[in-house]
Amino acid sequence: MTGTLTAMHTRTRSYHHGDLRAALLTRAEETLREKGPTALSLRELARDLGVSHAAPSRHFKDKQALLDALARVGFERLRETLEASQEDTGEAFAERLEAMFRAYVGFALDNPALLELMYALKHAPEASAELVEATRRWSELLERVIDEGQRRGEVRKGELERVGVPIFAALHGYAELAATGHLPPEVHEHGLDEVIAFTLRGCAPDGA
Amino acid sequence: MTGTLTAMHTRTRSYHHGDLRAALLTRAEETLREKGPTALSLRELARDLGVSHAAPSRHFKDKQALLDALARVGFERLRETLEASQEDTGEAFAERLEAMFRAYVGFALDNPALLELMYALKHAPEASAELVEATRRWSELLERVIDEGQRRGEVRKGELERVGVPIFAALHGYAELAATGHLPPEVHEHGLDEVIAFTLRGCAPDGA
DNA sequence: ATCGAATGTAGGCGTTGCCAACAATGCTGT
DNA sequence: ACAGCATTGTTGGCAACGCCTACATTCGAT
Repeated sequence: MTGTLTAMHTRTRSYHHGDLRAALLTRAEETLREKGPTALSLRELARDLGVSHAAPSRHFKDKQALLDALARVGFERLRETLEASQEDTGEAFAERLEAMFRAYVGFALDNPALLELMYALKHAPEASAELVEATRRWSELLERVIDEGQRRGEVRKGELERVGVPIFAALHGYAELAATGHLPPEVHEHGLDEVIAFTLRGCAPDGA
Repeated sequence: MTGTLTAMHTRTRSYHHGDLRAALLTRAEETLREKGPTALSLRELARDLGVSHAAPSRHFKDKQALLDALARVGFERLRETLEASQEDTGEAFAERLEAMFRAYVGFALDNPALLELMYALKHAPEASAELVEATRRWSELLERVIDEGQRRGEVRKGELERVGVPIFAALHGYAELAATGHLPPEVHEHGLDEVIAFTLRGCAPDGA
């Protein structure tokens, strides 16, 4: 009986997987991308990775816990993407803002299901706190850009949080609408350009 | 046996329910609001309404079909809300826009789970088309306001769709962020005011 | 009044999430 | 080196779920 079992997977995989937790997250993201969050099943995940159906529970107490962790990964990747967007750009506010907008929307279009999961509302309470913190971590990047823009006199004065919220809203709103397919196709061409120009007007200093 | 069954629900409910479809949608919305979309179960819905577990299948071929229908209901209600918001308001663009923004955000805060469902991406393909159509139906209201604003010279010129997209984005983005709890608490007080002012600046005519 | 369509019921199938009991492995202190 | 313990994985079971098929009741058109 043990013989047939070991024969089943000729893989050089011992009793312990090595890094099942990471493997679960990776595979979960693939499934999420391909078949949506409803289709995501812990047991299927386990089958795909060649472990037993209860193995995932050693790393995520819950299905929701795995989704929460997945959302965290998403925010971390988003932050990296946004950070990278600022590296090869000029110093002008308009340039920095545009780079960040394009990066955010690019991320949304590349990972629509993940984005939906990140901003879903049914996370576990304690994971929710972590996710708000994750949001704060990436929005700091945007706030840094705004703050610098204010210092350069290219952005109207005002508390960082209050100036930032409308920008945040326009950015996230367009990304979400584009990613979920709620924009008519003819918009995709220049829609983002319009949003960027609109945003720049919205936060330009008074006398400009 | 039949005796105990009839005794179980003393309700004056004959073999046929009357309007099970509507009852399912109503109850589903309650459950959605209270326990989230994952917790929504066709069988539990049937139990709540005192019908057999397979009865819902006569009205919705699928669980997804019910969710799709629920999203449609949501869009219809949103449209009514927005339409009503324009009735007791002045003619100035700023006034009309503000009324619509407050109505949309109010709807989002009152029905966060429903809003999430409405803009979710895993709808059935043919329901998806219907939902895009539903989106178009309510966004026409916004476009009407914009068009009137343009005629009054209070909104910059430009194709309706292109001027509308950034406004749509800012509006939906703020509503979603507020509804999903992704805004720091101190923002809720005046955040929407800021977004409205920002939006008005963003679509003001050039020479203003 | 009859017959077909619409609506609801009863039961079964495979899958799922979760739990408890058990097994193999890795680690740590002596 | 190795005993003991925590970690990680396995097996089996349970209740609930979505969906399917077959059957029952009711409604409505003719």
